[in-house]
Amino acid sequence: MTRFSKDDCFADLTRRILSMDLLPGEDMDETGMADRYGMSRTPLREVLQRLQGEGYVEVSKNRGAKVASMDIGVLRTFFQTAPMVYANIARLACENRTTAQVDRLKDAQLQFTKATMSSNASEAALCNHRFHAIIGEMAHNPYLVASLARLQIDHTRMSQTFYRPAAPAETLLVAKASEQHDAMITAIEAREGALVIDLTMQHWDLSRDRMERFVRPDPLPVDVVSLKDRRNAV
Amino acid sequence: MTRFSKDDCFADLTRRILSMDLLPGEDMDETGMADRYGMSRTPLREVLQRLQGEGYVEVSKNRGAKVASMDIGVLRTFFQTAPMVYANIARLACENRTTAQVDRLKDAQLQFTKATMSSNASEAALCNHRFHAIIGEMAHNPYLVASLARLQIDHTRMSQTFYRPAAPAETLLVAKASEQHDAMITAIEAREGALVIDLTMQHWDLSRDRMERFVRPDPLPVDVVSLKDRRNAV
DNA sequence: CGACTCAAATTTGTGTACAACATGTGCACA
DNA sequence: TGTGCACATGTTGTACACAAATTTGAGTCG
Repeated sequence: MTRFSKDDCFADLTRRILSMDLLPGEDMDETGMADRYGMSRTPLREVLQRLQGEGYVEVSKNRGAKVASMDIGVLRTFFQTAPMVYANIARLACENRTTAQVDRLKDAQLQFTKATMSSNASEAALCNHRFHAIIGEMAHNPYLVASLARLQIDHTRMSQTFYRPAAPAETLLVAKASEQHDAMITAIEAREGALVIDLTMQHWDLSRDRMERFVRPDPLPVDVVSLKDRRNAV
Repeated sequence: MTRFSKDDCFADLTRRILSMDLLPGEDMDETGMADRYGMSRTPLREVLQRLQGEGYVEVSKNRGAKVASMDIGVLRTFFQTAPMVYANIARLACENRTTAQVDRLKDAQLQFTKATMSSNASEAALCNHRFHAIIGEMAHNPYLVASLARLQIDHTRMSQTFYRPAAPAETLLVAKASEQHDAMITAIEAREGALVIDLTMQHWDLSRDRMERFVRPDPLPVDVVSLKDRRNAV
């Protein structure tokens, strides 16, 4: 039995929630998890409380913890809020970033490209998550970062559900996202605030379009003959 | 010994932190608190984890919990971020408020005026906190509300430290704030988004001026003779 | 006088037992 | 057949005991 530290347990649970290994609304059994992580229920429950505080899970009295749901009601809110928060975070990151943070950002981007090269979708999503979390750290604004963190939880989970590795168009979009990351790093390092806001909005548009197109795909063709022309269409 | 439920304990601790009964950076002894609230350390520790998640306390491994600090470094950030978040929350509250929420807002405002009438400063601050928290609920935006909650923690604590009941000018400002609350309720009820944003910014300016004037007061008079003219000056 | 060492005391972290609560099942009875 | 109740079962909540870590302080040496 591998014994996890409380921090490792916390990290692993966030990882599993972000990668949709634990689905929204899924019940989190305390006894089972305590077993799984090789610890007793007491510290595990404290981890769950912390996860609740950061928006990963919802716990209700006498009824245990569930993975935070992603109901349609807040989806609209998500698309309303994300661009504003992302843009402001990016601007602040320009002003307040340290050199050490830029190095860590570059490293995160390296990990991200590695994961995309090996077509490891969930690893790529987690690296992408980390990339944007570091920009959040750079902003040095505990207030806005609280919003960012919650937005990222849902953003990363959505990207997972909307990712279709089969589609070649998808690969193209990922490559483009990676290029945007590189441009953002350069802009942040040069402290070009206006530019990084612009890049961030482009990055957001790319991600939003991908999600939107998944939700509202091209309608199925009316006649079968034209089907072959649409194969692999986005 | 009064036995507190976990929720009551949580509520009481937030109250004491917001009212500066527990000062920023103050150490929170687990054993002592468990005694005080008539519960064992296990549930108390879970309350502390939850408080950490919501930004009220900071816990470090093997070294217990401290009340969240209010260092000068984030003060600048606070003044940068608050107006944007408050304004956006107010706008969303207009769009999404329910009738029941408006009723609760009116009740909170009633409690607030009561507290100000009886010159109960810390009770007034807590009622004011509740007033703005309800507007947060109305916004129905879990992402932004996370920022709002953290801003409010520091805002309420700052108001406490900057409040000087002696100054008559202070009473005037409180009365003005209360009027603004009434106007905000009306605007939210009528769903007048542009108006409520305007009112929110005015409300913010009032609060900010009060805090600013406390930090940077009028300089002491150079000659003693003119001192009597400045008595009770703002 | 200051710095260092080591042991005592205090505080935090974890495992376990048991209590409280919620849910599911079978049975009696209308 | 359907409804309501008692009981069985599983899951969560709390207390307490002990382990691990940190802090404190006395004593010693340079």
